[in-house]
Amino acid sequence: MEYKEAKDKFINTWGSLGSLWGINKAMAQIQSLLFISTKPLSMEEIMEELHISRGNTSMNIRQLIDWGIVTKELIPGERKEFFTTEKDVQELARIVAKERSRREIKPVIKVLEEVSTIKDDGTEKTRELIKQTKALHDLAATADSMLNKMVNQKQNWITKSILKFVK
Amino acid sequence: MEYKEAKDKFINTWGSLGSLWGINKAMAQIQSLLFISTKPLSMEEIMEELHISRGNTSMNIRQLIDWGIVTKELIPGERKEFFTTEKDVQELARIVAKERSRREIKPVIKVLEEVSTIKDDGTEKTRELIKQTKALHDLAATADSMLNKMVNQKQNWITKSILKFVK
DNA sequence: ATAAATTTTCAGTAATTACTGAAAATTTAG
DNA sequence: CTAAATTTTCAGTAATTACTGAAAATTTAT
Repeated sequence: MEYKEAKDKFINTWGSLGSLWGINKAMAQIQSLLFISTKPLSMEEIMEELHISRGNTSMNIRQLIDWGIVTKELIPGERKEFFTTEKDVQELARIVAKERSRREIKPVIKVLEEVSTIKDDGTEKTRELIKQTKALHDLAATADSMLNKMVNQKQNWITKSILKFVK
Repeated sequence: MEYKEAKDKFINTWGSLGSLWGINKAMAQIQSLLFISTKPLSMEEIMEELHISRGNTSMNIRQLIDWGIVTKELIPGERKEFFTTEKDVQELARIVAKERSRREIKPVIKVLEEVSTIKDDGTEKTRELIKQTKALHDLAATADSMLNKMVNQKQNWITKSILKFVK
């Protein structure tokens, strides 16, 4: 497999995985492109490379900046803006986990909390609702907390002792 | 908050979280409904409760069965089919993690493997592609393996020592 | 076997989400 | 300042995804 093919394959596959980390395709592809680029890229270069419109590029870059994954790079003597992405996978994972937690998981946990603390009127169905949402709440809260803690261990959290620990 | 309101809130919130575990809204809502039901439900009951069509209900139940989250329940003397979902959150988490891994993460890891092992032609861009996809591959592979292992610890993996361990 | 009950399928439609492209806004250079 | 370069916005459109409803298929009872 040659460079070009490998590159396209990477961008497409990683891009399609966007759903897994909760962002859209174009966004994921722009990030992918920057991730394997050896230098900052301009909007022009990005739209050409991915065959997407100027508007689309602009909107998605902004979102990536909101996420804290991409940053503007000022290049002396250049009028255009250039962009780079966080290159360290660990740090990337940290940011993504944190954002998803904040945007999606935390709000759900809050609702589970609310629902699981309604007044027990003694009926079977209310009891079941309380019991099950409480169980989900505990699972979600603990998983969320774990995820954040793991991903915050700046030093190669993943390669070291945890794996050993979970057997 | 009364039972009805709490129930609807739960079904909607949990349903909208479907995207997070990679299934669509109707599917997530059906599962939610079964999850807090005190008895198996028929297709009829599900479609009425959620205001969705017969076809939609049928298709999504099938998918839930494919995922291994919902099972048909035969009720003596009843002609209709009834359905239940796995009620244990731990087990539910195990199934979901395993399925997502199989359907989405594993295939991506495979591509990352392929891309990161192309021949190094010595150019800077090829080197960068190899370096970065290798890093992603390692991250994804390790995270996937961890997730599966954690979730496979049948005994309350989450509430016990891991949290303590990760500080 | 026949027929009623029930489920599945799927073509058509609706709803949602993503994308384009050009006009408007902003920035930069002279 | 003016004008060129660049970016942003957003109404309109395209693409994707989800849903309906009725016909076809299947199951069950007699």
